[in-house]
Order: sequence, then C-alpha cells, then structure tokens
Amino acid sequence: MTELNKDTEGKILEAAQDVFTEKGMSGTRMQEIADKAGINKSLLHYYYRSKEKLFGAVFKTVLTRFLPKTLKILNAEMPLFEKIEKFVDAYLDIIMKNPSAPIFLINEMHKNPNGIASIMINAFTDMGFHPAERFAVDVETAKKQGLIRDDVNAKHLFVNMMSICIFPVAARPLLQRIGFDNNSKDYDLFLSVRKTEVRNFIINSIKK
Amino acid sequence: MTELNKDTEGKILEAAQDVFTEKGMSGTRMQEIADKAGINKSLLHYYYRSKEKLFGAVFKTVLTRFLPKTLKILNAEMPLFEKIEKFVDAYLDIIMKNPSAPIFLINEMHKNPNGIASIMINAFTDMGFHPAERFAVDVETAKKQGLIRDDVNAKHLFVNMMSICIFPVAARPLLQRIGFDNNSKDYDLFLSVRKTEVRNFIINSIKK
DNA sequence: GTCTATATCGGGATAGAC
DNA sequence: GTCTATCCCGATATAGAC
Repeated sequence: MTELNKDTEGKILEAAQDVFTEKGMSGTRMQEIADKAGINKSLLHYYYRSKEKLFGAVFKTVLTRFLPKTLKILNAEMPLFEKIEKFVDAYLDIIMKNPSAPIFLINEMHKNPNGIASIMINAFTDMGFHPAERFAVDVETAKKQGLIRDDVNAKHLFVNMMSICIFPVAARPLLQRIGFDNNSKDYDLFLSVRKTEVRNFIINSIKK
Repeated sequence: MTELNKDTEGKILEAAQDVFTEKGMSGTRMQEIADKAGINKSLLHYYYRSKEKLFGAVFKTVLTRFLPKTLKILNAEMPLFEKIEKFVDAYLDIIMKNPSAPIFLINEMHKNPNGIASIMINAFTDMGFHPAERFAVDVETAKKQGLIRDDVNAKHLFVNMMSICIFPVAARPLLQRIGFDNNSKDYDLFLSVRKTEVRNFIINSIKK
C-alpha cells in the first residue's frame, strides 16, 4: 500500500492489482486479495460484483497507467533523436517500477482477446489514441533532413524500441537463467545500464 | 494432431501442449485436454498421475523444442555477421510456427520460478548448456578485426536480438491493437518482412 | 459497511467394472 | 488400457445478522 487510511474500495483495488498482475486472472484467488487488503472475502463482492468485474477494473487501471505516459512522449514536439532518448528513459523507468505489468497485460490479452477487447476500446477512446502516427511523421522528417538512413521503417523501429525496452524485464526469469547463471545481482546490474545501451543501440542502427 | 494413429500417450501430450500453451497452467482444465485428445478424463491420470506432472512434461517438451535449435547456431563456427543472420532466420521461423510458446514459457516461469527450476536445470544439463559464452567470443573477435564498434556489449546484444525476435510475436495482441488498428492482415504482412528488417537493424547498429 | 455462515458448483483425483 | 461413476476439496458467490 502506498497510502495509509485509504478507503476500502481503494485498498481492494490495490490489493487486487498486486495479486492479479502477479498470478493472472485464472491463478488468482479472491481469498488472497481479501487477505492482502485486510478485509473479508465477501466485501469484495459488495464493492465489485464478481471476480470478473474486479479483474476488469484492475486491467483497465494497469493499462491506463502504462500507455498514456509513453504516448505523451511519442506525440510531443521534439527532434527524433531526442524523442527516442526520452522515450527509452521514461519507458524503462515505468517498466522497472512495474516489472510484472507488461507480462500481465500481454498474457491476459493473449488468453482472452475478446473479453479484453471492450476494455481496451474504452480505454483508448478515453485517451484519444494514435500512438504511431506522430512518430511516423518524425521519422520521415528526419529522413528528409538526412539524419537517418532512408530504409528506416517507422513501424518496425517503433516495435523494436518497445521490444528491447520491455522484453528484458518481462522475460527476466528466462533470460536470467539462460544468460546469467540465474544470478539476480548480475541481472540487476545488467538492467541498471540498459538505458544508455538501448539508446545507443537504436540510434546507432538508424543514424546515417 | 500432426500424425494419425498416434498412441494414446502421444495424443495426450500433444493435446495437453495445445491447451497449456494457450491457457497456462491455472487456466487449463483437464476436461478440455481430454476432449481434445478424444479420450476420457481419467485416462489422463492413468498416464500422468496429476495435472502438475502433465504440465511438467509439456513445459519440458516446449522448452527443449525451443532452446536447442538456437543454441546450435549460437555455438557454431561462423563469422559474427553470418551467425547473426542465421540466428534471426532460424529463430523467427521457430517462433512464428509456435507463436504462443514464448509467452507460455515466460509467463509460467514468472508465476512459478521455483516449481519450474528443477525442470529447467534438468533440461539444461541434458543439452549441455552454455549459450552466451561462445557468442561473447565471436563478438570480441569481430571487434579485433575492426568489423564492429568497440563499445558493443555481447550480453546486451544477445538480449536485444532475442527481444526483437520474440517480443513482436509474443505481444502480438497488444501491438496489433495499438499500432495496427487491430488489423490481423496488416500485422501478418508486418511480420512477414521482419527477417530482413531485424537483421538490418542489428547489423547496422553494431557495424563500424 | 462489515462480518459469519452457508449454498453451490466446478474440477482434480480415485474406485472399480469391463 | 479404457470407460463410468463418484468422491472431495477449493473457490465463487450469496444470505443474513450486526
């Protein structure tokens, strides 16, 4: 809990977020959420009518905490290189602070695309959502200015950026084992220098 | 099913793999596996004593189908650029043919690192496992030959390669929605040109 | 609003016939 | 080796007292 004396509904949502993001929809027990929130199981149903409804609330919360911050940067008025730098910087911050959020979002969308669809659509229209458009314009501008290679593709670049930011954190259990002898300290060290490594990797790849 | 007239144990394992990789350990019902295998629920317990045991068998199968092929390439005798190309080529092939395998592996390791640990260790010792070591040597060699930048770090490079290969397929539901108006055909097209895009992105980033 | 007690059901696992 | 029937527990959900 980040704040004390939070109202019950807030405590529930926070506890639910902890458990759901860690164990997923099907792996979560209502009892565990109740315990973590310090309340009784039946109170969960008093505030949120069902497990599914509570999950929906959590999913939307996590989603809207994740996407908007990055979109703000992607849609800002800024030279491409600076924008990439800012994006990597801010995005890695968010991800490292919420390491299980990306895998949670991806996994639940994978398991239940239809059930999630309505939540997604609402969340997107709420925030007026066009992430890649502005970024594509910036890429074209940088091309005309001769700053980056002519064969750079905005969509692939965007996906590559997301990939090398998110994946090393999301797949930590796997990568730590196959590449770092499952040594947690080593992996922390590895992640701590990622900001500059990622930035350099991207810029080096596209610059002329 | 890829083969007809398979023995019961094989049919079970195949059906179990389908369901487990799609829905995860906790999301899977034994009944669904039985239905898909065309047999009775209790037969599952006859061959594999419990759900957990069956899951373990599936996890190990998926893991050993995934890792060894890539390791063979990473440990082969080959110039760095050629090795990167071959790796991307072979890895994307495997991933695209088993799109839900990576997210399955990552997710289950995340949810239950301890329970998976023993399986991992056995699988690794079985195949004599040292993925990044040989690759690191190649990187150093290429540096001395003046082929790549001096500040290239082998571990980061390796993780970046894995990331931009796996993530776009694993996070498809999310990426397709936020970047491709949830248009499946568009995303297929996007993925179909990834091999060259990824190869170029990596080589451009490290070459001198 | 919050609790205790309980209804209800789904799913993993077993017994036993064939 | 494969089936039917059944046990039993755990988990969601509700009823009702305070």
